[in-house]
Amino acid sequence: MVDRLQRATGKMPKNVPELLKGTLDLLILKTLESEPLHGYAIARSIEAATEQALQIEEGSLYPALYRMTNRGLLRFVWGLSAGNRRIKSYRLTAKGRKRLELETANWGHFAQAVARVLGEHPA
Amino acid sequence: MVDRLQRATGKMPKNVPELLKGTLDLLILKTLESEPLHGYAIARSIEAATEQALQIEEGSLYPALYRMTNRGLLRFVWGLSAGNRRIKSYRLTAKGRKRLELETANWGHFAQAVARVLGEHPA
DNA sequence: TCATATACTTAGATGTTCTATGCATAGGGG
DNA sequence: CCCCTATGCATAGAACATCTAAGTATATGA
Repeated sequence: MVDRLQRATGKMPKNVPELLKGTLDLLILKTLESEPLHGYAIARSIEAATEQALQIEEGSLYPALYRMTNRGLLRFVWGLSAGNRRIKSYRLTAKGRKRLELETANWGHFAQAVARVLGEHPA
Repeated sequence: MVDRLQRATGKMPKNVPELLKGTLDLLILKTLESEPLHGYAIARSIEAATEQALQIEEGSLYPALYRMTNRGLLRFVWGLSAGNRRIKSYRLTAKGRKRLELETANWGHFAQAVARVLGEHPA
């Protein structure tokens, strides 16, 4: 699916699998908005926030963290967890913060569009 | 992204790219709920319903219609459009109708979960 | 000591979507 | 009468995120 979020936002590249792809990224960005966390903690945080409705697979999570780091959305430092283990503590970069805003807006538009098709009152 | 919709529904296979994949499928199923339509018309209908917010690419649409037909969710008959062209008129099968119900529920759960992470009041 | 939870890594497969083309025709404007 | 555009469908190939599955390592509690 795709480019479903068209240029409604004007700035959408031209291709928005960003929606699919974008959702995990969005959840990660949002989770890191208020405080730095390591991968494992991010997954648990999202699962807790959704009361286990969303399950974050490690095989999806870690690659996503690499991608986002490579794209300059995140930065990490090695550290120690409460349990005394080596962790990569991730935080948002300025770029990541802007991306969070953009993707949050995109999600809103997309969800609203789907809602319209589904016949829910258009808000 | 993925299996984001976990087994919240209990019946989710185990893998729910159904979400990404599922969204286009869901939109198509919903569009065909009330009346049979041909591919081109489905795309236009969705675009109209979302005021062009969602763009349905033909390269995504037709393969999706094949997939769904092969899976027994849709059935089609050749016909003629108002413009007098050859069209494949698609309609939902009983299985497609059930799938529509399921995916509509899944979407609701997923959207709500994302909303929770985004900090919108949990409803 | 062993099982489990924590924590991260990565290779390979799967699947949807996109880009780009191609074909074909109806109808309107010039 | 010709051409251009909108209508309709089809499909190959690429791109990409995600999943499955496996591996490494260690802290902690039973």
